[in-house]
Amino acid sequence: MTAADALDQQLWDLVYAYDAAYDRAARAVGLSAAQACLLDALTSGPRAMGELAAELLCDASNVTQLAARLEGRGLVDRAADPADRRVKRLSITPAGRQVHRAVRSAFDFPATRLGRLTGPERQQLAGLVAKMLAPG
Amino acid sequence: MTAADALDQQLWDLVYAYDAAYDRAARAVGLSAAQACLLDALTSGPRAMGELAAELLCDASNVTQLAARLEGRGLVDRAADPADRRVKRLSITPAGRQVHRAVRSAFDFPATRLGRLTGPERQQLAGLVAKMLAPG
DNA sequence: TATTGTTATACTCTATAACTATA
DNA sequence: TATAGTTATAGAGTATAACAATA
Repeated sequence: MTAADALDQQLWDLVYAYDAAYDRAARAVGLSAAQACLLDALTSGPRAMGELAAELLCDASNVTQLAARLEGRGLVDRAADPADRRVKRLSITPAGRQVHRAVRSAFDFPATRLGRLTGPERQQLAGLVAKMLAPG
Repeated sequence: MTAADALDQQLWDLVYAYDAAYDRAARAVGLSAAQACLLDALTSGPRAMGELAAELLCDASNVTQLAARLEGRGLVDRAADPADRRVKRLSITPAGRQVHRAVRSAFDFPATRLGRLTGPERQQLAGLVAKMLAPG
């Protein structure tokens, strides 16, 4: 196994652990991971359905259904945009914020994994990740 | 936003990009991500259904169905263990190996993202990830 | 009696195509 | 006519419970 292969495998393991932890956190609160993601996308403000589909990399019809389930539980709110009545803006309700905080709280990856790194190590990691994700 | 929050967000973005890239790679070859994962788990050798369920963090009945779809396409093979006939060992077929290689090939995250790092930077990253994932 | 895997069933995720309402 | 979103539908992922075969 070459060094490059070893790093590939490490990254796979890291992502695997991250995804598993997020899924557990969402389920602990009674949400699916997809529902938790949608809720998370709304914490920074209301979004049109189409914006959400682009952000979540899925079809608009999927957002409709995810939103319907969350709305049925009182976690999100749907409202027509006064400027363009075709547009529906989804927003998170106070109950939704509370559930979202519960997911964040149950998500233990940052504490149990990132928490092992020292301050300077985190600085290093931030630099490396920024380089990998930089646009272009 | 604190520095810790910023790193949390960066890691989220990294995992998001990784997952999206893997999903695209699997679909480009006509597989779902879950099917590609199962195939990947078999590349190091045959596995009992129960072992696979543990490895994939899902129920055994789920493995049964994933395996049935892959078997229907000739990508995996099911055989009863001679020593304990309750156990079914799943193995990858030559066609399955070929498809698995195609997924690996289409998975561009290592090339486009990890590929931006220099040799010493990869060494650094490997050390940091190892520290995060170390057992215990 | 305990264990391995499958089947039956139900719910969620997801996409495509057809549709409604608005622009 | 074009766009935003919904509805109908279908396939895939997933889990629970009941079951069959084997130990």
